[in-house]
Amino acid sequence: MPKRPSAEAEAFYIAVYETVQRIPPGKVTTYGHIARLIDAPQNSRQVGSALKYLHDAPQAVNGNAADLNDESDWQDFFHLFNNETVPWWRVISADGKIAFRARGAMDEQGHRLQAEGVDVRNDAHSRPRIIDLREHGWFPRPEDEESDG
DNA sequence: CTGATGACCATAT
DNA sequence: CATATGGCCATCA
Repeated sequence: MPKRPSAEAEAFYIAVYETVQRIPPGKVTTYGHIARLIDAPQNSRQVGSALKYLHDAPQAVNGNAADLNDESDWQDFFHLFNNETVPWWRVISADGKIAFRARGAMDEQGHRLQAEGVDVRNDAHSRPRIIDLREHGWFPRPEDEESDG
């Protein structure tokens, strides 16, 4: 069970997750791009930390939440954001390679991308196309956009 | 508090 | 193209 982050860090994580959720299937972007979108251009590494956090999250939280006694908010957190609801596999390094080098994780990310038609061989032969969420109108969220003028 | 670490990035060689 | 280096900043021992 991962330790609950500070309120400030949690807000950052949520911003990362909600932004990553706007990457369409079959498309990929980078850690740095996500960081810039959420107005934290210096925190690309922390974007990776946020995604790693999903990996540490309890997968069975939807079924058994016995361990989560008096922290219902904490349960809701992983109920909303987990390995299946946040497409972490669509985030790669700026050089077009998979950055997740933990045991087996690289293969899993490759498989998930392959299933969406993205070819990532982790070499220069076929670099996936990195998209900019803003250019495609996928960010910011229309509902969050302010209109002061 | 200090020092080490990490799913990063840009630049240099 | 691959490796090395400096910078970055939150997290952890």
